[in-house]
Amino acid sequence: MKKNKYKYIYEELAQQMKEGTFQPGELIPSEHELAGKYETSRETIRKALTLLSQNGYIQKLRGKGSVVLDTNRASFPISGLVSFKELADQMSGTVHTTVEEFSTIHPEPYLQHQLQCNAKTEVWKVIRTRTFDGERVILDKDYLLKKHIPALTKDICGQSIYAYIEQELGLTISFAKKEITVEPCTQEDMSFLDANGFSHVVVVRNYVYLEDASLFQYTESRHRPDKFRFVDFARRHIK
Amino acid sequence: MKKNKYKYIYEELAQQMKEGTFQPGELIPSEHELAGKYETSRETIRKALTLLSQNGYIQKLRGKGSVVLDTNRASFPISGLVSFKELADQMSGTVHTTVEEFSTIHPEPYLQHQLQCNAKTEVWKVIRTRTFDGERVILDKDYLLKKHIPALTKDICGQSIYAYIEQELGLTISFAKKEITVEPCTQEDMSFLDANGFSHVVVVRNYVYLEDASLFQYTESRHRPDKFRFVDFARRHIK
DNA sequence: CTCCTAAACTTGTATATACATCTTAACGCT
DNA sequence: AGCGTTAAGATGTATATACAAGTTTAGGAG
Repeated sequence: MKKNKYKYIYEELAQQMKEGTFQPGELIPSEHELAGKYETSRETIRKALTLLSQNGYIQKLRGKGSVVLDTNRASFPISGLVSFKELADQMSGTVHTTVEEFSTIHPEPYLQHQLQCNAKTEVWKVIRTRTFDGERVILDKDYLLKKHIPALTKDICGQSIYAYIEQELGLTISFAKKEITVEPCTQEDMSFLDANGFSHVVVVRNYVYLEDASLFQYTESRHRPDKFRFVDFARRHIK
Repeated sequence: MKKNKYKYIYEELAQQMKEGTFQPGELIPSEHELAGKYETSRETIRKALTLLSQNGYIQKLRGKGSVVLDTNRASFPISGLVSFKELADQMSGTVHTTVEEFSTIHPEPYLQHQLQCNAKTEVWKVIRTRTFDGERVILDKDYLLKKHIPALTKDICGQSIYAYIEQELGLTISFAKKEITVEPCTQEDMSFLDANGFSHVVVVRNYVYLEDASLFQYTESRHRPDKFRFVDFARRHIK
């Protein structure tokens, strides 16, 4: 841990709340006390507390202090941008990923629109199924702009693409737009998933952007309805 | 507009982006320039820009500036905490709300757990259906702690409960936890909704908290799958 | 003892300064 | 012209101070 003092403080406090060193309902030390403890300024402590607040760890009460919230209640993720890996960690059953297709394509019009590119752009196409307890319940269709991630391999796709992108390539995902709908099963769904009588799938469309605000990935994640669950923590920012 | 300079600046800039005064892809003036223009300090400008960034209006690029993002692409709401009213504004069809039930109850065990209260607590129970283009497609079951909102009326429920709570009572909603799943229709769903052949509904469970971090409302919003759509903007906070 | 006030402590906002890090453009040397 | 260095300008981080506003506690007046 070298620089970014406020992120370090954020992570240390968050860790203590996850561990239970701070119990839900408790007041954490005041900003002044924390500043003394960490030998830093109050503003730096405030930045750390703002992060804790945004991520649902605490609620700040003017004049009183910051109370610890109950983050375990629904065991919800840090909010938004949930990758399959995080999901798998929560579902304790047997989990397995199968790479069904791995190729380079030139996108057809529908994908050109989703990825905001043209027919000459080279795009990775990755189709994966996720198996829980012996049933194929999730179909992930990933499309990644090749110029950002030239050396992808099938092996990496069997692990975690995100870990590769962030740790190996040093790219940073900055934000994503997500859309959730329910749609009739396609032929593709029927062939790759164990439909188990369901006629519809939950479709999560994810548009992922890098730090420079360039779109680099479009993902369509198709879930069998009975295995789908989305949880979110949302703070009212303004108004 | 009296106090809170940074919120004022945030809203003015956000408005200009929605109007198109700033076009997507453009760089907005630098923090230094804005500080001069608004006759304030750079830190205050930075607070406003942080809000814009969190709400998906801009992307900050170190060393370069802040580029305007395309917020219209999916016409997504400000993220999270979407009330029915906002939803209705987007769906241009004919929209109507019917209050099916309005009463005071003492919660049974399931609701006690959801609302974290006991059997003696007084709770408003409000059942409403939402009609789009002549079809009843959403069933909203609201449970509100009476101690926070003693004077609710059936008439208010026909309008917007949120507007009443925030504008009339002066209460502020600070955050919410949301869960989305797909579940089989209940008898209640069948009787209140025009199922149109669907055997399942999308269930959105919403736990709403006030400024003092006290839970005051539990809402179960049950949607016919073909009319359900959830959009979200998520920024990767940390790590 | 009760009630009111004042003080102490909390978080919120605004401002100022200094330096680090990154991007871009200008400059000058070869 | 081409290349590398430098400088200017942008955002990011850390610190300091002052005051505003909400909460709690202590203490005093009656």
